[in-house]
Amino acid sequence: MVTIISTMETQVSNGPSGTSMPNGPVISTNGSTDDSKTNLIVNYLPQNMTQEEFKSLFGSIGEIESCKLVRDKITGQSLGYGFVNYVDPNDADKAINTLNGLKLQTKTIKVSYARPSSASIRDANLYVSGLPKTMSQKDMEQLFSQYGRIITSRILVDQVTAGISRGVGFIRFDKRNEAEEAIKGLNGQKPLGAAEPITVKFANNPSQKTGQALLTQLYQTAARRYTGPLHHQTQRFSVIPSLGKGPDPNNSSKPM
DNA sequence: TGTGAGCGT
Repeated sequence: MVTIISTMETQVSNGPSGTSMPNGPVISTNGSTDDSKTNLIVNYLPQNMTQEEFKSLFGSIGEIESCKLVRDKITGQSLGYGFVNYVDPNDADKAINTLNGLKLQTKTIKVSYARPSSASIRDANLYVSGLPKTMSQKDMEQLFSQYGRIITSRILVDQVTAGISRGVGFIRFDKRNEAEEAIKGLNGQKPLGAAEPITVKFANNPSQKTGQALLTQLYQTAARRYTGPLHHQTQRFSVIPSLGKGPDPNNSSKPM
């Protein structure tokens, strides 16, 4: 069977066995380059970090084969994450050990192995609401883990009373179909012992929070603000265009 | 209604 080849690769990934790694790209037995031990994804980078700063930070660990700070196609703004592919798997490992958790400005960066890029891992992020306030992040993970591998999870907390759950959170699965199954199985269901059912749906894509979505949001907030008597309606609408002429939206859209 | 923009030309 041909699949034995990949089995051998998996065994190698369990760790270097005393001998030092060759200095060069890892070539798997089928001849294609294997990035799984050299390619990293870096998340939660400060918004203002440049490609050059990104490269020099990770280049301080070892020789980089390639790296890229991911940016918005249209605006060119950093999306706050990037990829680093090292020449030597040992350096990738070292980067995780020394740079993961590093605090840069207000951020704490996360450094981990990148998964092979494919459509099946995209849009696997869920938004959950109606959670019991007593439910911890661990409880939530336990509830969702029956549907697949969880990559990240978070429960939002009240800013004022710092620490008290707002009953809403996010769960990112490894695969999109796992997220779909979790929606099917948990949306509208009551967790064990809970009084209210929870809502589980796909999270909004942050990139959609530009253009049209921002406009609708603007109109919605404007509409909510002016719930006075009907005869003031003409006055309300005269207010809305002036909201659009505010300061540069590119600059004011940072909630920090 | 909403995360610390999680898979890239």
